[in-house]
Amino acid sequence: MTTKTPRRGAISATKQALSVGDVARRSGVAVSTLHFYETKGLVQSWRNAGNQRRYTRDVLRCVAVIKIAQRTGVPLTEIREALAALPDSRTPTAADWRRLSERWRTALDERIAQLTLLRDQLDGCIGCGCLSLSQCPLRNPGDVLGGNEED
Amino acid sequence: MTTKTPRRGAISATKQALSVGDVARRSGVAVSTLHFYETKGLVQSWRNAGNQRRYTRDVLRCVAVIKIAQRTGVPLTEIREALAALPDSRTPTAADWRRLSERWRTALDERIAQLTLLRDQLDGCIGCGCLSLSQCPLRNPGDVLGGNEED
DNA sequence: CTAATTCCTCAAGCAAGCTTGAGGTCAAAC
DNA sequence: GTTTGACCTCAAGCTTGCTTGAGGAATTAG
Repeated sequence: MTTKTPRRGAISATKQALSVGDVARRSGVAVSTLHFYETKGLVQSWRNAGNQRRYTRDVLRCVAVIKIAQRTGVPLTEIREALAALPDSRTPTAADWRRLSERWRTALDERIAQLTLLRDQLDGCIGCGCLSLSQCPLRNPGDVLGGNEED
Repeated sequence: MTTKTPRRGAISATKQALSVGDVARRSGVAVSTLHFYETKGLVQSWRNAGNQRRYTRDVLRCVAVIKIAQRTGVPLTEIREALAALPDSRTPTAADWRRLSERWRTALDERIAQLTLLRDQLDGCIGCGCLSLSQCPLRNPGDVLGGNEED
């Protein structure tokens, strides 16, 4: 009874095609998100006879990577580009993923450095009153604003 | 000739009311942004006889603080709440600002810690292949997703 | 006084990242 | 074989943080 006709979610033991619901359950994102990612070119699928999406198991890692990248602050368009650099026809290898990792690792390092600098400046500046002076490093991180004249 | 009728931008020498344009120029944000912040309760102004906005110089520090808080990742609603905790009727003191600083400093510390953890895990995990395993720390940072069954 | 700025108030739009809903099909459980 | 649940395709909506534009009033330079 339990092994005759495999239920959804256990199907991968027999065949490795996953339905969108399978992927949603296993990756923790909503079905609508998977549809959305597909329109954005972040994940791929093919269709079965009844026009339903089918995925390889690779998509699970893909989604995991997308979510990790998002946590590092990478926007979807950039994630798409990075994923596009992966081999199209074969399952990505560990080395492929490592390249992505290194790419984002650098961005992450920078972001952490920025925030750390901000934190240190926050301690020194915001409470002391210098925020109102034009020479405060917090005021104008990249000299982006116009001159502060007599302020 | 130069001191008779003060030009915009030099007006603060005589009177300390700033027009929205003055504030925009000095704080580096667009006029529309100041309008927007006002609708969100982030900054305050009064109106002159001709219904034009007038600001005290305090608003400059306010805007500076808003921008800093945004850089730390604090959303406007939270910034609004924090600013609302400042004394309404008097110019905030250094101690007032320091309280804000400490509040966000904590959030910033946490965010930095998160990203640092993520970075370390990224090095260890993404390239090695463990991403597909349910025990990978990157997969499910807070045990938020459902069980990964046999994956 | 006139012309050039600046300012005003809505209303709508934009970008990112999704979600929700309507209306309809497909598949699988009994 | 019928009924439930999973899927499908648009289209529209939502949140955050603003910008842009239209139409009109106030201010300021000369």
